[in-house]
Amino acid sequence: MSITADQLDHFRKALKGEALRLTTQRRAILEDILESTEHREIDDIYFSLKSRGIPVSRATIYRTLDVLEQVDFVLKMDIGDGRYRYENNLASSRTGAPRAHHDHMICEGCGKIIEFVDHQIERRQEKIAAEHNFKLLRHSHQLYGLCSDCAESQ
Amino acid sequence: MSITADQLDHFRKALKGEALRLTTQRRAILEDILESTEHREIDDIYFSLKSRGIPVSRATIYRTLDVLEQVDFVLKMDIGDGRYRYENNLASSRTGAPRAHHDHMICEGCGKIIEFVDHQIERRQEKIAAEHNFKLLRHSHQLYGLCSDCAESQ
DNA sequence: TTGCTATTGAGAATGAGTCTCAACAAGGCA
DNA sequence: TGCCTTGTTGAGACTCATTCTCAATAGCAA
Repeated sequence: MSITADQLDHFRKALKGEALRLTTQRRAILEDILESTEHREIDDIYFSLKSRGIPVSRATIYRTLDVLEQVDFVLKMDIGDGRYRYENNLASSRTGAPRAHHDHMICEGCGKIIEFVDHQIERRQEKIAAEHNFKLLRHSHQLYGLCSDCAESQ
Repeated sequence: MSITADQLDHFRKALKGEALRLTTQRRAILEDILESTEHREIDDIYFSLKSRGIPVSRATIYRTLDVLEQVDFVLKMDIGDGRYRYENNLASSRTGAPRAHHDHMICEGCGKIIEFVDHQIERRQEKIAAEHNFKLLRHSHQLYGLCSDCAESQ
């Protein structure tokens, strides 16, 4: 399974809008991200590309992920262990629309990351911000603990 | 205003429980934390002690804050900018009981940190975790945006 | 195909936090 | 009070993810 023509076209346009070029590396990094549903770190992507025979450096991966984040193709997340994770943010190759917002549960046993959405929490956040005349721009919300597998094997 | 006898005694006992010694540096760092209601970073504490003529190194501040966190005297928080913040976690010098749990709003204009508590969100978190058979141990929840002052001056 | 200029990669730099180890000091005990 | 054991400190080396530098390379428009 590989990147679709729609996705590539979407990317090309996004790049063009900022006078950026579509390079072999940028295309390969996009493919690698889009082909996965994981929350991946730099070295996952680095070794994946290397094993596919694509010449790339970590510097380029960092730079490209910044670009991909800017154009909403990927989400960059900080789970607090000193390394960022990146995830595919395209819900549909057709429209190129970003996925619905979600937050994460992180298993401290096995590292598994589980996504969750809760509209009630989202609404409360907005209410709290409004009560403090705080202009809410974004938020970070993570639940840490043990997933069912890891909790059992304790 | 300085540390109370109660607080010092509480600290001495906590240290003794782990066969740790009460040193000039540890006492000074505790005082510095307890005298402030701020969310402070290492260098705030480092320069504060230096200006009070107390000989201390950053290594000692890191080590002492780890100890203070272990015994629940301080909270260590990660606001995602690469530097930890530390805050006084003692609600009362008398009982030594930790403060009530709270989360934070962070102004990206001036850096101000505003605390908030929301029981509804706390309950929802527990419910979400339970629905996934996830054993919730802790969480991290931050709202980023602009405080009333900064939102105005835009 | 050429030329302009964005991009890449290797490796140096950064910076918060941790580690090492010799010198020092807390505090229990005589 | 002085001694002795052992925990603690400080200077600076180290770690490690990420960013920066700059010369070589490669999009891409004409």
